[in-house]
Amino acid sequence: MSGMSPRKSVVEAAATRTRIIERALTLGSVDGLEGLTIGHLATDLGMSKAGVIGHFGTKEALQLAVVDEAVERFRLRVPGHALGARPGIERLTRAFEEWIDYMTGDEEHRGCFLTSVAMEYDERPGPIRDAILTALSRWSDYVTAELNEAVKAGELPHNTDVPQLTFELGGIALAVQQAILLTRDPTAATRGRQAIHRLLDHTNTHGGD
Amino acid sequence: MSGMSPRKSVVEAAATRTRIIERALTLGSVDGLEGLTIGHLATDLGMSKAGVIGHFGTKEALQLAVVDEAVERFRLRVPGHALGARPGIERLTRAFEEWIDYMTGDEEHRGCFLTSVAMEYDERPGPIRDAILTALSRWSDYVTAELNEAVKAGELPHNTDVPQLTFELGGIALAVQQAILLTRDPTAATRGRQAIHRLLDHTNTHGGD
DNA sequence: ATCTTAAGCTGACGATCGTTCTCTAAAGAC
DNA sequence: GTCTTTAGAGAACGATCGTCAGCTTAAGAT
Repeated sequence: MSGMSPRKSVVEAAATRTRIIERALTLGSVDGLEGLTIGHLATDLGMSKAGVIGHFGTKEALQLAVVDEAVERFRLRVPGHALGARPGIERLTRAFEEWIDYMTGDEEHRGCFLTSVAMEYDERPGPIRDAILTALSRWSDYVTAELNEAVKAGELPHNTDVPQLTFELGGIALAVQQAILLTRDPTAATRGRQAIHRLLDHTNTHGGD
Repeated sequence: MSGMSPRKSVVEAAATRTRIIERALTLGSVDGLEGLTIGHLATDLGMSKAGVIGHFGTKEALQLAVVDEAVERFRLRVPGHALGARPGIERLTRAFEEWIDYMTGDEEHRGCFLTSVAMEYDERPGPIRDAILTALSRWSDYVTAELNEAVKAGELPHNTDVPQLTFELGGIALAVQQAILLTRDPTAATRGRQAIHRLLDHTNTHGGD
């Protein structure tokens, strides 16, 4: 019983790479992306450390691959699910509600991975922080564009402070994340949805000036 | 050049302990409380690893001491600065504005340490998470009590959803923290203050139902 | 002046970190 | 068929992790 099973084939190799990233997403959401360990990852996957790192070359490259995968999943899930809705308030509301559902998750996965990693790297310069900033900037642009659409369509007052509203919507998402993960508040999703609707619904009497 | 300088005296020892915690607060706000390292801490302080850990016994005990110190500073700074204000909206507004100023910080220290650590440990059970949960619960009770006072005094509508408002106020603080540390948005403090006032000022037309 | 206490250094410990060799055997090209 | 490529295992590397056993030396008590 000397060698184990050096299977490969280019298609199985890609599957292994996906398995590694998948597991890294799970482990990283508990101990953070920096708390990720090649050894722990290898043990969990029943692989050797070399087998794991061989797919990426470097731990930082693996971390970047994990971030990229998380960004792509977020995009497919959140703006992707809102694609069918009418531009403006309807689409934006659906996107945020989908985000909240995504954070609510199931019994084996809760919270938004990107939101956690964003806080983890907010003071750590480097390519990982850069990747997160790029993703966040794209999301912010998305929200801003939909809000502008809503203002143009008369769904929001013409004097709406769009950047301010973007800022506050982001705060709601952060509050939902903290309520789900830290305080484990079962009303987190409901509170989040209520806050979103209060900010976006046209009954919003913004000031009346 | 054999021994260096084994100074002590009970008063100097306490000062050293304070120096260690002080430095740990700085290092921990960059690499996280878990990314803290006895060796790095010792090098930065010009001490030996044993000299550092000797004051606490364990890394986890040191981390707990750092959290306790951060909690005490937050309390002295934020609710402490609002003590002179009239209970209700005035006191709560001053507390949140002070929190925002605290997060804005100066050129050598930005962001709220406790907020960062809260996100870091939101999925890591243990005494550190427990300490953070206790502190957060106390803060939440403080906000809730002031809001109830405001409702009783007629500063807020009698049908105000106090837990919902507490939730949204917390979201504003999280958004300010992210805007300051991650996106380095210079308008973060202004946006935060505006959001706080919109939620708390009596011109708030809550819905009219 | 003597004794006890304790702050802090030196040095080492086992463990684990990320990385890099070497080696294997199967997959795909020819 | 042979030949090249490569996924992955195995084992070791230097570095660093947290911790602890001694030692030194000054402070505080008697």
